[in-house]
Amino acid sequence: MKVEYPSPDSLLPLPAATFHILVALADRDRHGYSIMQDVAARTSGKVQLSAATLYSSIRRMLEQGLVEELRDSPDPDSQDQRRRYYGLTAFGRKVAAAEAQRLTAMLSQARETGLIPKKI
Amino acid sequence: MKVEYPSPDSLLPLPAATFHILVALADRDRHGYSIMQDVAARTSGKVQLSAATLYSSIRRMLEQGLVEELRDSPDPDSQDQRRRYYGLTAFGRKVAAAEAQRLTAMLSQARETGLIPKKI
DNA sequence: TTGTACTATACCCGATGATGATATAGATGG
DNA sequence: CCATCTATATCATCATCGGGTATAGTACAA
Repeated sequence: MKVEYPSPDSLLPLPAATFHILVALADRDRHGYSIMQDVAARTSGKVQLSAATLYSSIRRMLEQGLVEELRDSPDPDSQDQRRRYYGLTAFGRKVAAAEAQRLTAMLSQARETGLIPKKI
Repeated sequence: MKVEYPSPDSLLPLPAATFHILVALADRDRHGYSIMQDVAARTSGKVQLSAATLYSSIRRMLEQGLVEELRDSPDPDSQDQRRRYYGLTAFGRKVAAAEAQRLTAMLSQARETGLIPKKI
């Protein structure tokens, strides 16, 4: 069944937590708790998603079609029946690219005005 | 009088509107309406700050010490008594630099995972 | 001098997003 | 069998954001 998606731009700017979750799911599918750990690891502990932020973000992202829940566990060894795995959709990747574009433009303007050093 | 400021990091992530306002004030002091126009121009009309967002953001930024209201108009020619001019504080520049650092790190992680193209 | 279009600041209110606290329960290991 | 970690989930509350609206000074020309 063909589903209509809105323009990726209409979802911008993305909430910060949403972008972090997209990055965490980029290289492989993960369950919720693993996303939380991955974001913390990638940011050297600077970003600690609370459970409330994580699961309310995931719910919204499911509704928006940015991520999807996987039917089969990608890790058959795991005995943990509680885990629910999520993966990026093609639309999710498009939106991430659009948000990256927006952030890049914002940073480049900040550099032009001299607000931040040219080299970071 | 010496005023204590919190660590710039404690204000992160900045609301998107706040960062745009910091950029608009980077090269010169501006009054509210001029900030609105500058942000729209810089973003090719993509970001249109509503009056509500603009003035509630400015109020918060004044309280946080990111911007300050200028006593004297930097434009003595202007006959418009309604205009209120704002300028960046040193602390505002520090916070902008910290936010830029955060955004840059987020983008670099997104590139590492292959979520977005290396070259944007 | 009147009107009307534009500039400028300001606030109310509803929608959305972020987060601390809390709840529930399976997994793990001594 | 008990403590601790893992894992998902919701609630209540606060912050952010923007549409709509109000108010009023400015500019300009009919």
